[in-house]
Amino acid sequence: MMEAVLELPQFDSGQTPHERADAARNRLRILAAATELVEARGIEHVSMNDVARAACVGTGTLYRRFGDRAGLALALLDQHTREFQDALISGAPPLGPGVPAAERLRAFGEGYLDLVERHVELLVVAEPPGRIADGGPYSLYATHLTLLLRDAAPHVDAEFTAQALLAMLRPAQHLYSRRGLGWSLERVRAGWCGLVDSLSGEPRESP
Amino acid sequence: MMEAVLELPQFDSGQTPHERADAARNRLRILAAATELVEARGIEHVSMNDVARAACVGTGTLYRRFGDRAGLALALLDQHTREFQDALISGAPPLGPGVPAAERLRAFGEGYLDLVERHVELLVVAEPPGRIADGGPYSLYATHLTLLLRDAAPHVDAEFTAQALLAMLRPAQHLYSRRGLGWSLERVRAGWCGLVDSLSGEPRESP
DNA sequence: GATGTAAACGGAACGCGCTCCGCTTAGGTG
DNA sequence: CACCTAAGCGGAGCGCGTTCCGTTTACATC
Repeated sequence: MMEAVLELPQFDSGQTPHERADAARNRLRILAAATELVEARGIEHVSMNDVARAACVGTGTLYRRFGDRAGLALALLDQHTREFQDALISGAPPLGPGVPAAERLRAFGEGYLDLVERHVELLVVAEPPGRIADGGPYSLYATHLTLLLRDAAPHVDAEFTAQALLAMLRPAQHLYSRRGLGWSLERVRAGWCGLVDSLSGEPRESP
Repeated sequence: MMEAVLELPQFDSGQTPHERADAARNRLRILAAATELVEARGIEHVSMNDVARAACVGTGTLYRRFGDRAGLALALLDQHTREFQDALISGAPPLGPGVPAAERLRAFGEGYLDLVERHVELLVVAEPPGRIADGGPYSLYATHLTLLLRDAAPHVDAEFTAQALLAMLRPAQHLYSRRGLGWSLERVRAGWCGLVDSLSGEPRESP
């Protein structure tokens, strides 16, 4: 039903059945208009009709390109998240490979928290209730954490723990930690690191 | 602490400024109608207008009583959650007090998972994005977990860890674990217990 | 009872996300 | 170039959650 068309903007290097020129033009127009509107007012004050009007496009076109509001938000985030994902897989340590798993776990949390901090509103919209992780980057994060946890914390269910850790970083949850509970970003980061350390069996101080 | 007699409440044992008879009658009608409809079709197929019509009440009345859709869902859940809350505070062990904190943590997870399992859809509706824990029972759970964690896992930030653990039990997250990832309830329960044990420094295979 | 008034009422109306469907057009084919 | 067809288009329209506001009513006071 929601076939998210999130292909590369310009060059069709894959074998997509072909994208018509007008379709490509409209997608770019929509992305440009949406980016501008969101930067100006914040996504919660930008309706789908606003975007369509600003892009000189019918609402039908908007929805055919991006599926729904969440899909559009995801597309707007695409660039930022892709950078982070690349850093995870092939970047420099400690985010990328080359250091102990426990250290990479800490780095993941801190890096991802920065990302969330910058784009909370967009991320909240990109993750509608009941559709967690659909097509989004979450499955990659889950796999990443699972692998790291298998190394760093072999005594727990790595898949489960990966989800549990990710749950704390979910946009809505982070928003609640920061605004609802009034926690500083530093506290959340420290909390993450403490949790990870505790799981990876770091030496505890005894009295 | 002087008791100036400003107005004598008749049978109003609470401190509500007075609830008019028609208001009370309508609230009961709404709750009855909503309960019936939700049992019959599931909340996702019950609109606010449906409830208003079935209760022979204007939509305005519905909203004045319950605020919004989430508030109505919360009210429908009230009975079930209250039982659980009572069990936490003054019930029999291991849910209630009387056993080590680590054991109560495990019991909390298992009990709450049962609750969530029975009422996921309602709980998802009761927790709209960005309004986590507003007026709901979450702050109580958070406090409960915080206190237990201070006992069981003194080496981590108890408040933070409470939130992290709760995040995994959030309705939307649980729905994803169960339906999205296809995990069995048993696996989730075991995962919870494993995590809690790991945090509470249960004996590992080294001194 | 008569009266005043704040609370409660109901449903029309709004804005939103999203769908539907008749029309248009890009781009391959002969 | 003319033709064909499926992909693309746009915007009217739907159903929803929510709000607004003129009307009604419960209840205290006289």
